[in-house]
Amino acid sequence: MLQEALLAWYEGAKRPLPWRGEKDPYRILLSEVLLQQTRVEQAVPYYRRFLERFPTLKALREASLEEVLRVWAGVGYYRRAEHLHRVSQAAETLPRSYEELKELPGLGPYTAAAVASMAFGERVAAVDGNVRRVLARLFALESPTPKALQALAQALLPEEGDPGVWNQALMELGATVCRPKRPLCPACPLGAFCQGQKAPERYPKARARAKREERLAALVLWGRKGVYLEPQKGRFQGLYGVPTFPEEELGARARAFGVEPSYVGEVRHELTHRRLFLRVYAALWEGEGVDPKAKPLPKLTEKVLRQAEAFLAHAGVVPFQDA
DNA sequence: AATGCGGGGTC
DNA sequence: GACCCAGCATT
Repeated sequence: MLQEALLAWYEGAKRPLPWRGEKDPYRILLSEVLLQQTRVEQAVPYYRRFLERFPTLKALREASLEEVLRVWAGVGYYRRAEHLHRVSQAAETLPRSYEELKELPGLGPYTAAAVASMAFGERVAAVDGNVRRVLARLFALESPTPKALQALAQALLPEEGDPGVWNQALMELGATVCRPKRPLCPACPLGAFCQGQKAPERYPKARARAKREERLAALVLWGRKGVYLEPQKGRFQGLYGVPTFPEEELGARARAFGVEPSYVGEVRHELTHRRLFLRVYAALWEGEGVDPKAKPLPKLTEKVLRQAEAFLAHAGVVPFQDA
């Protein structure tokens, strides 16, 4: 039986993770949101830090969004933090059913199913990228639709036993054995059932994606107590950063701040669908500014600030941190 | 169905 | 470089 083979394998092969066997719905929710498009190894330290600072839904509710983002800073997809914060403020406790969970901000079909099955024992299949790949190979499907995958996964879900454990077992198989590249088919507990084993890398077919270039300028205003930071809109929403804009606007921006900036270098930064290319300018500034360490910053802004700081140090300017 | 949204590991 | 990760919201 396929189900028994997978579960037996899982018991012996599962990686020890901080949220294994967790029953607290809040902690399960946090782990699942952190794991959205994020590798397990990358999520673990943030999971620990987050719980240290916000151990309960109540603690999260009583915090400001900015405090939450300060802990989230660095892991990416910052709307997840905002959604989580909104969830904490929406109700005293989390709803217990898949259908209700799916209505919460930041919870889609996968996360709602994961929480419903792991925290509340609901028999609903959680289909993430791992499960998608496992099922595509198991049934030799090149382009399965989300609907078809959900139906397949639901049909496979055992009628007895812990549905949360089952969902995790399927994902664990995808993460460690049925990997995107070089799957370990000889070690797979489902080998006897798999129709895609002859050419596993054909399933599912990869989707093409474009990566566009974006050229911008960044202006670092170096004040007495820190730098000028503004809340970011759109990209990096909720975090802070130095002003960035198309390079043609540099003159106008500099005039508006009453400074004459120097070019201090360039910064490249890659996002999933964008290649950012920033020319960085810096100037000493009459304003006070704020200490960047006190604000949640995207990695891009950290790079820009390092570039400016290196230039200014070379020019003999004492960084405000040491003032 | 397609696109935007981070950051990082891997080959 | 390209790919992709325990996805979601928006259009």
